[in-house]
Amino acid sequence: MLFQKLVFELLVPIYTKSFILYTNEDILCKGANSLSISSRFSVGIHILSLLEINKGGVSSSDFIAKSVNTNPVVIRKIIGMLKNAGLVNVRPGIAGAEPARDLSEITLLDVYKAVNVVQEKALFSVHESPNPACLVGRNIQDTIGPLFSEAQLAMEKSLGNVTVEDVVKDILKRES
Amino acid sequence: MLFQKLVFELLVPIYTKSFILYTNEDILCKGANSLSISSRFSVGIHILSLLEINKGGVSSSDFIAKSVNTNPVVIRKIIGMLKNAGLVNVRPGIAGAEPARDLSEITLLDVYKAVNVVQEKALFSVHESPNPACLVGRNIQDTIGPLFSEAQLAMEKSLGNVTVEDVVKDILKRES
DNA sequence: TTTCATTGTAACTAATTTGATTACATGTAA
DNA sequence: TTACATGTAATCAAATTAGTTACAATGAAA
Ligand code: FES
Ligand code: FES
Repeated sequence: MLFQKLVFELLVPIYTKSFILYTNEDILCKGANSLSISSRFSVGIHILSLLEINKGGVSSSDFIAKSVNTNPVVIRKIIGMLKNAGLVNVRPGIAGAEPARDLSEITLLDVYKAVNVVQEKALFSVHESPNPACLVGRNIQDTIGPLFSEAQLAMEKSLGNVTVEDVVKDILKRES
Repeated sequence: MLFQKLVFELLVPIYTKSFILYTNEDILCKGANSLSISSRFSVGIHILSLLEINKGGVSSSDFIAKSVNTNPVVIRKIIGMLKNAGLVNVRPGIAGAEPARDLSEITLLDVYKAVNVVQEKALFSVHESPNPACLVGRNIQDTIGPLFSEAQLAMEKSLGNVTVEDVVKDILKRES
């Protein structure tokens, strides 16, 4: 254990100096980068749309994975979350999933909440432990919190205005 | 070079097996986790508020860092972004930063854009390379894109309705 | 002009999250 | 029983965040 730790500490510098090589493209990426909400959300919407459009056939995780172009385990995990939220029916051992209710009664907000991409009131993070001896520091969190919540709710309200049925209709419309 | 790579590949398994140990708390964290937008945003708002409230004195990166409770380099990086966006004035070698315009003319959306926490039309990520042989796969991106953009814009519009002056006033109000 | 404080940056790190993958246990039906 | 599907744990590489050290460049004051 101790030997391994010592060897590790000796080797890591070799690793970092030898193999973390930066190309010109890397260097172009200056400054801070930015976030995106997990594609679990878009994949979740996709799965539900596909279940509808493939209603005649059997939508196994393998079948869905080929459409989404990912690994079946990724699909099963997301379907598990959709099931947990009461949006789909699946049973162990039995191939295929189905929507648990009519797609006109499932909004994008339902999917968004099901796949847990953003916690309530936590889309924006606020720096922790500001200085309580500072007038700004001891008030900034309480001041910013409601403003951030409102912005997040505005985004979520927008998602609540669209159903998965709308998505399916738009897909079919684009196809013709 | 080749030798180092070989040694590295031999050592890494030892490292991962020996030192990545999970506790009970780790195991409790099941399912998928979620994202938050970088606290650069809240720190940026804080900095501007502090510049206003400390208008009599000199707001060096050291001074601000003590209020925010972080490292001065973090502050300088964020101030650099605010400067780039034309929101503050700073000069190398000269202590202190100042707002570049009246705080009533700086919205939270200006700060949000300055600190680059979210790219345009990229708050939500959409899974890449879905199967073009699938009816859903070849249309989902075009269908979802505008819906996601609209939700993002709703959030950003909400941020545009609040100025940093509003934030400063609320801080002062809470203090009395 | 020398000295010193401050800003501007590059480089590195530990922690966290994502998406993918392997492996295997569990469940269902032919 | 065999074959196949779902459920789930464990591992991994890549990306991002927030923090840190180190140091160059700038400007003000002694
Ligand atoms: S610590 Fe964030 S406001 Fe001063
Ligand atoms: S819709 Fe995402 S790939 Fe079929």
